[in-house]
Amino acid sequence: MAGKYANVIIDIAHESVDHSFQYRIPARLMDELQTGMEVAVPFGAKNRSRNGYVIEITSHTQYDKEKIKELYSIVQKKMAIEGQLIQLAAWIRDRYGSTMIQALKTVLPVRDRMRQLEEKQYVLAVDEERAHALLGEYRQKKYTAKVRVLEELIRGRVLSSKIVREKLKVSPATVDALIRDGVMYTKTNQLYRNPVEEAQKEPRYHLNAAQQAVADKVHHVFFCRQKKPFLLHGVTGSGKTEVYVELAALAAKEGKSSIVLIPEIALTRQTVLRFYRQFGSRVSVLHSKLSKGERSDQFQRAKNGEIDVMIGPRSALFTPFSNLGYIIVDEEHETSYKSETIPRYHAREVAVRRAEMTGATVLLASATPSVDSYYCAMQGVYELLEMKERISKQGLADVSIVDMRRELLRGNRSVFSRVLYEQMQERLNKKQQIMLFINRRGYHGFLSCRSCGKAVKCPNCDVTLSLHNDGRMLCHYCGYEQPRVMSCPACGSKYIGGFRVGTQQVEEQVLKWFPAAKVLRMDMDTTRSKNSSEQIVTAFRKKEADILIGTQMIVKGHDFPDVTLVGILAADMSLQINDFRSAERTFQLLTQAAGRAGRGKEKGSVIIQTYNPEHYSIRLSAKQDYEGFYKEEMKFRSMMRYPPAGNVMEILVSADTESLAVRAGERIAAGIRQFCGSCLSDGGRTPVLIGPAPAAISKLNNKYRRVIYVRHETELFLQKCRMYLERQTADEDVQIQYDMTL
DNA sequence: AGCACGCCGACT
DNA sequence: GTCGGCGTGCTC
Repeated sequence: MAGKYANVIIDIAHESVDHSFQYRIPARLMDELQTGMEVAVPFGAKNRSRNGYVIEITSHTQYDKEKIKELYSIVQKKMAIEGQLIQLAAWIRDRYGSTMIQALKTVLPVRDRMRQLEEKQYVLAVDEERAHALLGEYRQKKYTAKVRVLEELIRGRVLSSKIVREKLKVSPATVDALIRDGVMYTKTNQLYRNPVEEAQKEPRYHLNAAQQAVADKVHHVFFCRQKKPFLLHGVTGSGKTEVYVELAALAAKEGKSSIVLIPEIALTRQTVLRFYRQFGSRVSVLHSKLSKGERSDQFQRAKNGEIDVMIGPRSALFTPFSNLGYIIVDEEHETSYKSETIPRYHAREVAVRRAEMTGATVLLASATPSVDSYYCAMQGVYELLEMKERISKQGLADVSIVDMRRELLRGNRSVFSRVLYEQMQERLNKKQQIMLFINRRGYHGFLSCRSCGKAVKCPNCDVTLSLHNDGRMLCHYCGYEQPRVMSCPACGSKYIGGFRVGTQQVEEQVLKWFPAAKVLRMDMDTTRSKNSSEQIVTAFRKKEADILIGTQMIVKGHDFPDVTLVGILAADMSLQINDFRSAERTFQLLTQAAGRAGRGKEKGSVIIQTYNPEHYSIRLSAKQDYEGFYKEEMKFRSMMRYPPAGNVMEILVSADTESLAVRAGERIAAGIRQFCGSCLSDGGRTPVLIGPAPAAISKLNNKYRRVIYVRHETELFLQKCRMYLERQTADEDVQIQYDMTL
């Protein structure tokens, strides 16, 4: 079983990751050698010894066996940080299905732009007179490359090596010659750019009893090698960020660094400032607006031990800290922690894995934990911690549910219910602020009844049927299909249709009904340019507007003390997505949105408008009853064997023609049945195969797409099944993507 | 990064 | 022809 060949990348710092070299493993090192270790190998014509990292150990090779050399030795048995990250990449490859290269590219920082920063500059080493004399000489001898360099050098005295390489197209050979001739010398200077501006350091914030209790409990196990991840369930406004700051500070005191993961949309200046006040320049932030070079600067600083805390979205998980203390995942239920590109890893799982490998402590935290994490806590895999009180002692807002079906019966066809209209009027009179939240998740392509609130569902799968342009209604889980209905199958009403409410329409309505109100709108259209979302948020906080209208993005992390009314329009929209997590998403969104109200001195109120007032996710979010919701939701998940009660693997097949995709789908389904047949004897637990069926987006970029779902009790089964299929299916005309974490 | 190889102009 | 600068591509 043990492989005979080691794939090695030579010098990660300079080499691009997709080029690895194979070496034969000498018998004496066979048992010792592991993925991630640093090795010395013969390289190049003269077999000069070079160091590299083993990224993979295999038993076969495509390369000419005659030309494969034997590796010299293991340089370091103890894993350097690169080694740890390579091991993590190997785990990601096995867990989620991708090539080692793809996994490595997500784990190792890209270095190309980094180079030019720490790269050499060339400085003119002779006086002007001599330089001109040399220039004449070179011109005469037609040393064209040297002439180009010298001309530039005379003009500016210094020249970056990037310009020499890329603009002047001069090879290293010429550069060496110029240096040898004493015309110029090299200078290397490293510049780091710190993306966080200087802020005033402030004395440590004092934690309240609940916060202190959580911090103590977590930090108590800090030095234990094996420990459970913690799940912190803390209501909105309970002050979780202060706990993170405290923990990171405690870790720093022990010389350990921490990673704080934050969903991109919640990465606001306020959050960063709280860390900045504690850690000053020893904190760093990654965000989407950083260039590749700036990113890798920050990783370099982390590696050099210059920072204690790295804050950022899921990619911050791969910060090369060699002395990791905490990995904190804020808003752990957020969907942005799931990567949408291969490898489709989930940051929550990778965080737990990296912590296991390095002895770090994981803290997952949310006001509305994911059902998956809460399930782990209930099973005793995670340790549950709670903070049930808001810091302000204000108490949670009053939440009322408005049944929009009754509004319709009474002839109110506007987007506002009468209660919401009245309350808005009242707050405007009192000069208090209002937020209107439009739930736009999954507004597309389903039919729902405006009389009874029911959406048209699949009889087999309990998910909403998607409406296609050709008038068919399809289930993307099992392939069930029926023609479009013209009246509601549940109550017979003709008021049935696709539902669309946009922020723009709401803005128009607000201006129509409240012409005096100052309104800000925050959605994809108004936040396209840089910093515009920050500007809108700041303007609203400064009370430059009375009403803020927006989608998901207004509910995350922002703290507006003067908001006393939150209106949630079309609360059930996200219930209708054809996804088994739709109830969970709805509960989370509503609870988070409701949490925005009454964070200042005044008690807040929240109005939820819905066509499904009796649905448990809406009813229980109004009561802010997480445990109640969890119990209801787990009943559904257990019954349907959806995660976390079971495991699902999604296989997406895409090809240029429909018939190609269909055939590939059938081939894979056959492969799965074959695999299942071969291991049915081992436990008796039967896997379930669903599909192949057209994917939710059945044609994308001119590729036809089909999906297959495989369900089984254990993750391991699905992983083995995937590996079996990966070996079976090698077809260049068909792309196959696996998703292990639905 | 460092070496080999092949191309091309200058000079003998 | 030959020499040396110059650019390119490869290293398991």
